[in-house]
Amino acid sequence: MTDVKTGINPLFLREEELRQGLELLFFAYRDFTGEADAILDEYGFGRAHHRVIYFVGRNPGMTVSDLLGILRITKQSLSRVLGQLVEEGFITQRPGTRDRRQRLLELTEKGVELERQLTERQRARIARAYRAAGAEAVEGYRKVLLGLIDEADRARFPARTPGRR
Amino acid sequence: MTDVKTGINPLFLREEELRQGLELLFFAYRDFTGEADAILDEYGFGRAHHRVIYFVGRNPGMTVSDLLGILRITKQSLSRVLGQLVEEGFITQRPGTRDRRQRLLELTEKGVELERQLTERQRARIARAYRAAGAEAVEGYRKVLLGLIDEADRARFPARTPGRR
DNA sequence: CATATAAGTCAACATGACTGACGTAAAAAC
DNA sequence: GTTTTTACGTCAGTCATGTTGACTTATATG
Repeated sequence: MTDVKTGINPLFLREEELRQGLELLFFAYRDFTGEADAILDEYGFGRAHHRVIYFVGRNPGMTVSDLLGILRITKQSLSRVLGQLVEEGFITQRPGTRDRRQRLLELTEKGVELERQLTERQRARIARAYRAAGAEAVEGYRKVLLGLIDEADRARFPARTPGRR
Repeated sequence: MTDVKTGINPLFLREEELRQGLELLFFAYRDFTGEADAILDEYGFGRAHHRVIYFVGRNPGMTVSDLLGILRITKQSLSRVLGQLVEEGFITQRPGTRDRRQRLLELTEKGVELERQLTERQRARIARAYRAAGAEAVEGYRKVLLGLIDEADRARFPARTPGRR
């Protein structure tokens, strides 16, 4: 009952393992987000700006509502950050064609450049970890993180191989 | 060059996969940290308190410096939160025996109870994800996250099975 | 036309981070 | 045994990012 280690552990849900799983997430996120801070500082931006730049770059033409849904913050919070980015020419807004109330968001060239610069090192960090761990481990990483995400948001991540395994 | 999906992908370091790895981490962390907020609110505490409670519970007798090193915040920031927790009887401080300048931190019974309550749901979330993904995936999750963490902090996580896989 | 929705704005406030300066007690170095 | 360093704490001020609540404008939809 006290100690078990037989290769791949059948009792792998013990307290200690869960805590380790928790801490891995904490430390990885801490180090991961710290990666772009130096560059952000140069522009007088913070992590909130980074998140906006990232997701707009990822989903060009997304609406403000979409973005609010992803970030899970209030529109007042977003407005400050988004307003700055628009004003300083990193993001453009244009009215939606189907629904002209919407403001579709897109990165400008300047925005694309900043996004690239910011995410570059984060991507490198992921790439390094992926390479070191191997393809099979990456598959496991995906599965577990997907399971940690609220069901509603899992749809954002397409299944890798349609059918099996 | 445009699309590859042949089971386990040899070109698994492409842009798209890296971005997905990044986003998984973002969403998982977002949903994970949101889990305890309701309980924290009842006590008038925030996430900073949670982190302190968690790590003190995890490392009883740790010093203030240790805690600062883990959280990577300034002592002024920590002081406010830690001060509250001490004052309200969740954490005790006692001078170190070897070095009497140190204040060794420990949870009180009340603190242990709060910690349990706070982390309970997070652990349940991890357990659920682990169970759904399977033992092998958990191993992969560990490997990748460990690779994401700054080398200096990897030592916090003991190797699972001493020798080989 | 009435109502709902997408987006924005103004104001006030809370949390949790930061820098910089200074203080105290104990340990370590010389 | 005096000096210096270390561990911890504190005061004061600032900033980034989140919150609530109330209100506006333009457009879509019943």
